[in-house]
Amino acid sequence: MKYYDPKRFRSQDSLGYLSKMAHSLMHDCADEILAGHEISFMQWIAMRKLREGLALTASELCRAMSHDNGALTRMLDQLEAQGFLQRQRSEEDRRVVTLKLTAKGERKLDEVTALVVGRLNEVLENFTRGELDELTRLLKKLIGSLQDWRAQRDGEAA
Amino acid sequence: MKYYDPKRFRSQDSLGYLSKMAHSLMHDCADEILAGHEISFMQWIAMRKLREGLALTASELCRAMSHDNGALTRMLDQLEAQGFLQRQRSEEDRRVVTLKLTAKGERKLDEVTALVVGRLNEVLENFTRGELDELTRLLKKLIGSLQDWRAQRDGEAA
DNA sequence: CAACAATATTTGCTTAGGCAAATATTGTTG
DNA sequence: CAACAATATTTGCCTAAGCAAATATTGTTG
Repeated sequence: MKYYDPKRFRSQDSLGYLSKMAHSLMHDCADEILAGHEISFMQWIAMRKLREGLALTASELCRAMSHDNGALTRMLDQLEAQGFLQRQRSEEDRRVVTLKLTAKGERKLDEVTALVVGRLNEVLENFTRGELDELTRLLKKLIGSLQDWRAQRDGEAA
Repeated sequence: MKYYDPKRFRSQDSLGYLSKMAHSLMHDCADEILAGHEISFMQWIAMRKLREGLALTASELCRAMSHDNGALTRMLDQLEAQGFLQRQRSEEDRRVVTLKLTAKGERKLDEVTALVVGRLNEVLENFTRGELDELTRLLKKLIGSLQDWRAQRDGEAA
């Protein structure tokens, strides 16, 4: 089934363009409220993932965030230097480094989460609960489709 | 009305995280298909905007794409150097530079659009028409809210 | 067990993005 | 009209992201 047609294609309606815009504007919006709070939007997401137990190591974070390996190492370097994070070499598998928020990191995360959540609620003023839930569901579905597509491609390559 | 609560917040469900992921994966997906076709995903969006008449100048493109001024100038430099684009100083207002795709640019755009649209359709295989329309509508609404929020903030500052 | 593939992390290098200042031009206002 | 604010584009500088190679370690297979 074909949704988009090259002849009638309008960038305004394309998910490629729309997801770029949503991300750019969200990022700006978050950065603005985080300015002066020592961590960036990306660092906030990383810290959330650690707090929520969705990632324990750098490579898990990379996968969970679709983020670059090298960029992540350097982001973690910063968080560690700021005292928000501790790295510890795992004993079971000496390749992996286990990540853990420090008490200071936990406090910072709580402080910043309150700000970001407040801002999100502000921006979503005109959304009904149903709309927000549906947008969330459909974005997750889109993300899932893209991940499946990539997994399938990588599977074929190997 | 408050949708998100700092105590119960889960990054998995937050539009900040979800829009970042959707964009990252979309971008990767598009870049992959554009590899070897001389232009990047961002350049493709810029060319589409020009083609569709949604932007005639660099600053219009910046607004239409939420993109950085400096980055855009350099992106246009590339397109011009590749012969896909012409710049022409406007006569009415000598500050502005009018942008126009060359014949070569038009051809390249058609070629590449077909590829990207094909890939989009592939990825959206499991979406119903209704889901796609609703996702599109809600993303536009989100983008609008974020733009309004920013306009309001800038209005207050001035 | 030796050779090799796979995984985790880090580092170096290159490119793109973000921000502020510089330049040029236009509109506005006392 | 002179001074000043606003807009359009470009440039320089810095930080962050992307990519490939390096290192270390583990798992697999002949």
